[in-house]
Amino acid sequence: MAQVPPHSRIPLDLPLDHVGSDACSVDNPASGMIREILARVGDKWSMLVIGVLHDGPLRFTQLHRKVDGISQRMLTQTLRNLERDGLVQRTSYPEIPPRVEYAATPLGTSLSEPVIRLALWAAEHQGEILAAREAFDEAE
Amino acid sequence: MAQVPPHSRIPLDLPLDHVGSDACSVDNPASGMIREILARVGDKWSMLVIGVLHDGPLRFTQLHRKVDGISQRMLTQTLRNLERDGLVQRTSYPEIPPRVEYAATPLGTSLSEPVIRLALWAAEHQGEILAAREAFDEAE
DNA sequence: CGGAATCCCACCTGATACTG
DNA sequence: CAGTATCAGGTGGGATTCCG
Repeated sequence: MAQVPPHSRIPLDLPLDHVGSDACSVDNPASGMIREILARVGDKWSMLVIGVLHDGPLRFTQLHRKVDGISQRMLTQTLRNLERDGLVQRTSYPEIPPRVEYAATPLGTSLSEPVIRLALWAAEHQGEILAAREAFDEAE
Repeated sequence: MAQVPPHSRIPLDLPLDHVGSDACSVDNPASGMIREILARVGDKWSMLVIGVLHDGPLRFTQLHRKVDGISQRMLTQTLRNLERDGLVQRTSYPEIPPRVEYAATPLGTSLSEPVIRLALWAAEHQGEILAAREAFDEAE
């Protein structure tokens, strides 16, 4: 299931030094950027919303159902942040009853790919993580 | 980068179902797992630690200096979590004065790659995000 | 239907002090 | 050096209620 998607054109010889060394070290101001992005993307819900919106626009209530466990408050807040960052576009139709659609922007869609990488990594290594966790918990 | 039409209903050859909740079972093991991974990866310090450890093992105080702004408490806690998940290996040398080394495991190193993709995405689109943010803030 | 406003608390986090 | 212990403040996020 971990096959590389056909339209993925990310070179696999990615330089891994970009986080740890001079190109982008933690002493470097660039790390602030990383931290900020991870904060945005890594919050409890943003990535899941981006994920479900990749398939197409959804209404508020549809999103509420699709993203399991999210509260109304958090969904609203998350959508606001994503909209603010240009990752999601909100379109309101002045009808009765009111209808509001949320769609991923091209920018938001482009974010899906790295997010999916992470998801794949998680899927691939979840067994190892769980095993390590059990071993650790049992050893103490 | 891979251009994807914003609202295309093209079937995803990427297993995006692991991100949302719909394609998973009711209990959503995959979604919960993703969420958990994102929680680990997205917390304030884990990735920075993984990042600096990518270059090689470091001692506690070295880490403390390299990861700017982290408190002793959070460094300890972060390292414990990473160790528990098998991402970091802790080695204690019974010497005087005591010496403890932290090294990224192969699993931890493999995590760097998707994270770096995220960082690269951030670097690439940071300008767009900031512009969108300014436009949004100004419009309200 | 799609929110906004309010209440409230668990937990995250930093600061400080102490220990083997 | 490499932590642990304790306290205190801020905040993330759920539950509930109300509104256009």
